Amino acid sequence: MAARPLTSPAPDGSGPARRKAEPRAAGSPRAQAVYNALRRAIIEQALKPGMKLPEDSIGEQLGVSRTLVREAFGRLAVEGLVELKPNRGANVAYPTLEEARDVFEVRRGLERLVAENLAGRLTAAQSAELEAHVRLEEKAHEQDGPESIRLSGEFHIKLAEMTGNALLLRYVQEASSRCSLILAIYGRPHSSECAVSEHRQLIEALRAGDAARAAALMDHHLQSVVTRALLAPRGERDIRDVLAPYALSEGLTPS
Amino acid sequence: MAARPLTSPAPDGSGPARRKAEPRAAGSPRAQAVYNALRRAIIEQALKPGMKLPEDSIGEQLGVSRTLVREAFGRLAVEGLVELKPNRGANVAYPTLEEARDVFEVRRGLERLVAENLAGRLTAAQSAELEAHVRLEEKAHEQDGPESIRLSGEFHIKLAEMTGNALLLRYVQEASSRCSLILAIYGRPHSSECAVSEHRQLIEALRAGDAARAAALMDHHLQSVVTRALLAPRGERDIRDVLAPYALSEGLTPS
DNA sequence: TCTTCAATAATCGCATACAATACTGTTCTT
DNA sequence: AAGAACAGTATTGTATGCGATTATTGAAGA
Repeated sequence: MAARPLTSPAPDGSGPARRKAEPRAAGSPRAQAVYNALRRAIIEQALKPGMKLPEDSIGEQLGVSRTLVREAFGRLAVEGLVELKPNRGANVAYPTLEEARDVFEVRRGLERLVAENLAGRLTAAQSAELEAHVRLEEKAHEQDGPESIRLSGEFHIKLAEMTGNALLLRYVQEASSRCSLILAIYGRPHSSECAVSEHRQLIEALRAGDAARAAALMDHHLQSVVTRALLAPRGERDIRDVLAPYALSEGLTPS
Repeated sequence: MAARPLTSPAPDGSGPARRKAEPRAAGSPRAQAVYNALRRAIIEQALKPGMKLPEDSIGEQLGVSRTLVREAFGRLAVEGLVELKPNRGANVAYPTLEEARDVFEVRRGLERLVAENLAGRLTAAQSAELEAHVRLEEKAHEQDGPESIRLSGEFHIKLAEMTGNALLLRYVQEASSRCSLILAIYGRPHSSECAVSEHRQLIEALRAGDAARAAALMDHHLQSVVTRALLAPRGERDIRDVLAPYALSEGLTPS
């Protein structure tokens, strides 16, 4: 991310749905590039949850001024990927367990909507695309790399795209990226979140046009993601929480 | 909005739910104030859909520099209240009919989630608060002022607050404000969107703990808002569209 | 009279400069 | 030696300036 200040191969736009990719909240290309860079860095955990984000050094790395960095921070903050505290600057967001539950609950509601919307409306091409994707997932699942996690996330994004509902897509993307953060904090080491078989079943229900079943499957699927991956609250956010046990074992008393 | 540059009586925070009102995407108080001012101006239609938003004059009016105005634009753009076109500046958003449908669809999904979440979990105090609110709505309904519209919007916000799910609340708020825009463009003159009786029924179902019925009611309620208010696409955005009929009646031929 | 083009004016994109605030290490007091 | 007050440093908040891009207007040519 150092020697390549500002390039991004048009990650948006080319959706297979009906819309013309109108860049609503785009800003200038450079601002967008900064935003993309930071967003990816956070999602890929190059920037770890809670990490400080100094405007100065980041701008320097990316070859832009603080102005653009701040702009990106603003957008990322709205999306819940960074926390912005007045006069204290920006940190990569560190969702609490409570927020994590909130995100998952909303995501369930959103994706249920996706399922209902798509049931019985999949074109042959879309159907094929989804199956191809699932096959990719299966391949990646065997090697159990980080690929697996990325792919199962993209499956859900693909579904949201196919609804042709731009807002729904945006919300699902947002929920999805926040889930990345959450799993980075609270998730088990390498549990590959989504069971591929559940994706298969879902496609089947969608193709059969069984909206109720598709919604129920999606619901159950995401529910099981929570219980499967989100059980061990390992990390602690606040310095105080981290140090509390050390203090205790050394006989120090927190104020 | 001219002689009062930057004051706002803390519109957020004091939710009756469980959270501590942590200001995640706050920014400095002044930036927040600019954001609030613009947001309110748009929702109350002091700034009409499609209207140009020059950084310079707005900053002047609000007593801040373009920097803060731009920051506010960024946030409002993410929320879909302004459109930000590179090198062309900002306009109040002018959702297309297609986008309007998208927003309503997502909103239905979100509020169904609210209903399910709340069913059987309302405290006595919350229940009373809702009923008091409905009574207010009834009072306002008789005079049929703009109060009526605001109140029926707030009913839905109140419900979302009561879930205690901060993200859900944010999304519902966002959807709700965009609905204001949409109704300003495509809505009938003074149809007071929500039928108060439907709000009553909904409260009843929530109190009874009938999640399915509550969800169905909410679904139907919002669906009927669409058909009730969103039938006549009156307004046209582009100057050309506005003038087309005039041209025609004068025998002029648009290119 | 309509089109094309150039000059001007207005506006935006972005960097930078300055002011305000928070942090850290030190010294002074008790 | 512990705590408080202070100063220096680092970082953020905001305004402003300059170059770049776009809209507008008026004039020349068809």
